[in-house]
Amino acid sequence: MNGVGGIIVEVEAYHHTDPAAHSFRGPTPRNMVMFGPPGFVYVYRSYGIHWCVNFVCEKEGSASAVLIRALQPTHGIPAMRRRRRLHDERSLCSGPGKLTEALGITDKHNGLALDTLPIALHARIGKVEVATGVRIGITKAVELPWRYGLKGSKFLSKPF
DNA sequence: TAGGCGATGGTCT
DNA sequence: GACCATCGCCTAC
Repeated sequence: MNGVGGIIVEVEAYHHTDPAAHSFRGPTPRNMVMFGPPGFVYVYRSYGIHWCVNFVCEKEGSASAVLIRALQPTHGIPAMRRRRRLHDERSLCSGPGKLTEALGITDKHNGLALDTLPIALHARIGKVEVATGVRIGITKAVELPWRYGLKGSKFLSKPF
């Protein structure tokens, strides 16, 4: 992402059969991207203040997506610090609204493909241990254990 | 360290 | 007009 970025350490899954998902009630102008093919970026405004970013998954029409919740910063840390007005590296990207601010993601990135500049997504090298848990900040389907994170990471939005 | 709460505006009913 | 896939600050312990 324009020279800034990191390792994804925390995500949450959403699906059109899931009452907590934006796609649950069918397509609207806002969630349209979720109903398209996988490999695209869905950005929405959260609480009127923050941007949150999802990657559309599975097959076209399943309207499923993965919310990116936390990053371990690796590239462009000074630029991210400037955007976040922060000195603390740990809280730079430790939340969905924080990471979009640090990376400079806004609604203008909505609908972009994951392999189209300024966005690049790479496969992880090597094996990792994944922790699972219930999702954060939702009021529906709260019991589904669809939160996934890098076990023991110091850059999570919350411990598992 | 944990919990309460205000800010703030798009989206949907 | 109500609802939020949040954040950061402020208390209280």
